[in-house]
Amino acid sequence: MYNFTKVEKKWQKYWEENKTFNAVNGSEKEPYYVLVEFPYPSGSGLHVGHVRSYTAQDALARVKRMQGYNVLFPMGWDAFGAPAEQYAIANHIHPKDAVKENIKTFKKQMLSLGFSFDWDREFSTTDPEYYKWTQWQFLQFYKHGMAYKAKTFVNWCPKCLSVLSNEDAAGGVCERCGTKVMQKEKEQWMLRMSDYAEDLIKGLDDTNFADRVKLGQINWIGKSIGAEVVFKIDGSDKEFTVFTTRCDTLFGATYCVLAPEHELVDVITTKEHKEEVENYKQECMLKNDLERTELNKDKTGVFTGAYAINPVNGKKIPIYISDYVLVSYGTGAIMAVPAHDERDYDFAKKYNIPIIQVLEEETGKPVENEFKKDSIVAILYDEKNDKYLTINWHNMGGRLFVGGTIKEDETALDCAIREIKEETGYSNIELVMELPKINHHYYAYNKDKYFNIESTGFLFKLLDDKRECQILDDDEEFDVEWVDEKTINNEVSDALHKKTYEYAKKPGAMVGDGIHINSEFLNGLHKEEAIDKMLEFLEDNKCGRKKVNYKMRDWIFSRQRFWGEPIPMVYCEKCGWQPIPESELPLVLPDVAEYEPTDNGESPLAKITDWVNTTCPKCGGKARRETDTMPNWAGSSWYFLRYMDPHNDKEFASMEAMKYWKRVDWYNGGMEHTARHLLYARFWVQFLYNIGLVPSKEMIWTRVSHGMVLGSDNQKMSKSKGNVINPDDIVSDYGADVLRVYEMFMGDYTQDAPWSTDSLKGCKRFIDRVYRLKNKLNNNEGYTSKLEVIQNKTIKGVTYDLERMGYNTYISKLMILTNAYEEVDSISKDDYRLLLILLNPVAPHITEELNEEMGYDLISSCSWPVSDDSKLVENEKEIAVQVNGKVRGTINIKIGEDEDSIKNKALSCENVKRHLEGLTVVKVMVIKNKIVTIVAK
RNA sequence: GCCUGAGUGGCGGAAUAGGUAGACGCACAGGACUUAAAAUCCUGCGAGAAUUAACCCUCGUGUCGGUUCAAGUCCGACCUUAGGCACCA
Repeated sequence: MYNFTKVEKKWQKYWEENKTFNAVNGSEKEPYYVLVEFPYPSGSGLHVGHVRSYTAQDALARVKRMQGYNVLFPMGWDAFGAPAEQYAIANHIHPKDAVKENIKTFKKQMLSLGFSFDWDREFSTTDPEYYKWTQWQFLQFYKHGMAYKAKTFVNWCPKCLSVLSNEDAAGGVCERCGTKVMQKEKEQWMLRMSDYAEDLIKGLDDTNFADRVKLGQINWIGKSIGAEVVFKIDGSDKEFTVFTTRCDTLFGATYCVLAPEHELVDVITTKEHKEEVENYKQECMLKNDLERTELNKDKTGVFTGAYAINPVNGKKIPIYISDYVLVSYGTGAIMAVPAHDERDYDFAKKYNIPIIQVLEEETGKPVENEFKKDSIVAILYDEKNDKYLTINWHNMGGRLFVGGTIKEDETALDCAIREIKEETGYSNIELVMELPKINHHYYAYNKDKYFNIESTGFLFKLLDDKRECQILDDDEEFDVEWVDEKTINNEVSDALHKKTYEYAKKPGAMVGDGIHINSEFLNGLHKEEAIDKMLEFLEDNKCGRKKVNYKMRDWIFSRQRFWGEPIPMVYCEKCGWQPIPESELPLVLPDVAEYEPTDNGESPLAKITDWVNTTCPKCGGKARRETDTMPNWAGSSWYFLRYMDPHNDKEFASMEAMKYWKRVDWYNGGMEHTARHLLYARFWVQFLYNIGLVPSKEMIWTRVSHGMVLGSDNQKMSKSKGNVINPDDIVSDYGADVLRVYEMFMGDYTQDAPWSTDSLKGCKRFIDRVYRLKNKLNNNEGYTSKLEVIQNKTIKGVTYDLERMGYNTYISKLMILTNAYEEVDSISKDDYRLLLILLNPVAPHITEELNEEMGYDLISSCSWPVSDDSKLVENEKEIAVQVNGKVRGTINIKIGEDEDSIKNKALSCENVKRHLEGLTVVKVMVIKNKIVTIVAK
């Protein structure tokens, strides 16, 4: 066929030498910034997954250039981080050198794939010229009070003497040695990211991120609007505050819980409970976070002996401590409402604490002039046969459980027992449990009245099947039937009975909306109204107020590692923490001989006394440098700004450059980064904006995320599974163009897709077919008229596809165009060139080569075709004819043909006539240019 | 447990606004070319019943219900699966 290796090398060299794809700052053209996450240059080289997202963004960049934009499409390296450090420890190679090697490999691989990066803007986060500005920005955080030191707990492996990330401590054991992970207190640098919680939510309105990306961030920030409520302690002048999102359920609070670490615990615990409380606290301290959260399905806790006073009704309720309440969230204390909170329900059940229902679920639809009454629904279960007792009313109401109205002087339970006996004759039964009350609206056919009932549900167990005579009213005609679960699910349709059954099957808290009961001034209100009213009450009585809480906490910015940006701070005994002068930046990472952390978990930098010991910038006295380094996220939080002005040695980027490029128009990366990385980056930018250093508060416009390339076994690629595909092998066996086309064609770009070498071969065939078309060239000018409709359709379709990341359909449309070219006798050069231009974004080498062979100017400097819509107007169309919803034939119509004529055509269609035999046509509808549908009886 | 996706032939996947489900590709089968193979080209290809054949008919987009003249698409409940988060009061 052709020597793809030679052709690809030729064009790659051409692009490199001519700097074809370099962006120009300040150009007259409209700017367009295409960004793809820069890789971590690992030792294993480029992954076929990288190829997928880089090709996608490359295609976008190439199209935008042809559409006349000044496109910025940069690439660089996110090279600080743990893997390089691990590698250094194992092999005694300086991470700097290992990273340099890896970058070389990565770059070579990227060049071999023909990506149109502007290589003049390349940098690595590990370059001192780059991290100088990362450090400088940290100093701005510090100077604006946004960076502070605080004690936090870290995962600590006592054997490796090392701090572990949550990832490395998964399952509560050290990933490397299997030792149980401990919690160790450590002073760390923090950034006040929680101050930006609200702005980070609001800012999303000024972005075009995919909805699921926005949602992911909103969930991470975890805003909840609630109330703080103050509880006084019985017989003491002490009080504590709880945070709740459900202050409307305050009347249902039957106990309170303090986190074991809560400062009040020691103060309020009574003598009798001291020992128990102390033991429990000790127990909790031993557990790490993971155990306290993950493994704690079964709730534990102890009573302190103290009571709190519920501010709404003055009731005394016990105070417990339990580790299901976290000291770090809210106020570290909660009011517990077991009827309406799952966790509280579990705890109350275990410790036999009363459960008070204050909300009734509402079923049915309320209407005016309803009659009120109280009633029951009783479910009788026969354990032996695993069946439930139902009453089949047939046409008079379908299948129901036993139900009835409570008489005067009768309890709900008595009523249930009586109704079962009267209606079904069973009397030897035992109560299993009473179910939550339900507020139900319905219409009674036999009485022609609307009712609003408060229904109490009961679950009974059948003891033996002894049956007495039923006592029935005259109008009661039904069958008593024992049925299984499946029948109930399919046949019991009444909302009240269905809900009652649900409660019986899954006992637990009712957490949804409903109508308040047992709540004095809230009775009859729904959740939202009740929350407002309760807030009013709390504020009027000075025992609470509205309060917003966020899950998102401050950013822990220290890492006890060597391979990261040194934090530019020194500690002086006299002056405390001091920033180093900006003129001393970059604070260069020194060379060390050993990369292992110290025995007490400090970064290896702590061992370099020459470097650590310094002078205080304020008083000139003895001082020590911070030996922790920054997290990997630091360098990647602003790299997209640096690309706008990568060689600036006066600023991290000039305002002029940033104002020209405005923003990242299109950012692509992995789904796993859409929450954290993007939030850190947005926080960073918002901070810089607030101190006047960047032109806008949000600098990233569209964010999409790509799916993974899985192994052919549908599993993640990994060495151990032996399913890894090396892009180098594919490039040398099939060529970069084929690999690029295949990765775009393999499936929906946002979804994971498995590798298939067979499909890859199919794409090779496609490229070969495109190549062979050159043998069909004729000497005609312009487009072949027979092809014009499909050509314009294709231009329109692929342009649309590329704008919405529909790469797989983009390729398929070009395959269809190629098929059409193959079907005609010969094609013109213009026909051929059109196909080459349209295919160029994904297969740039072969298309550029074939285009050159025909003697045309470079595709990279031509403009993207625009469809001539006038060529798309069809005058005839085949549409379907439906009879009663089923397609029974097709007819040809003229565009704009009048309805009557179309109707006649449809009705005279042979097969349609056959299907209308013996039926009367009720209606014939013509849906313009789409379908004719006939309804007949 | 919660959040977010996804579920369509043997496989990857199409179906822009509810309007002829299965585009495009792979695999497979038959045929042409060839001494032969590869490559290439042609034909077929959701399941089923029936038929010389064509038309045609029934079923069919995870399951069960609903809305509609019409549902892969909208609504409700559920199942399976992938990813994220972990008792967030």
